[in-house]
Amino acid sequence: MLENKDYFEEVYRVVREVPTGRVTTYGAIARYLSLRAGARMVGWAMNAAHGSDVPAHRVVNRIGVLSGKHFFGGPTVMQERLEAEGIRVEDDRIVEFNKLLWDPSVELAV
DNA sequence: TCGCTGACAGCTT
DNA sequence: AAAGCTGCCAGCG
Repeated sequence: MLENKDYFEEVYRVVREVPTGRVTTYGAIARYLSLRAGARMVGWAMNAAHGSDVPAHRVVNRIGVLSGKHFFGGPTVMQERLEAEGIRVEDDRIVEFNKLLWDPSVELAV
């Protein structure tokens, strides 16, 4: 039930709802928000989230890879943050990502 | 002013 | 089953 380009606010809302120690994917958010723009715009919204209270480090691609780690001001900043929350990261990939995955369409149960 | 790329994901061949 | 192409919005070249 989205209005218009304010979708980025919805993205922030969802990302903030992500519990500590959990991670989500761009596709999960895009699907939950019914973003026809696909996951790309979600990532773009994260770009705008740079500096906001949005824990973008908890958002990764569908394979659990820290695709946007390079955008955190450092190549290991994202990993450091994830590890600080108890999330194990190995080779830029989230360990047991499938288990740590927090899907809004599932957790929020619509 | 026109075209390409980009924090991705899903469909088609 | 695996690999490649397209879609979407917006910022840059």
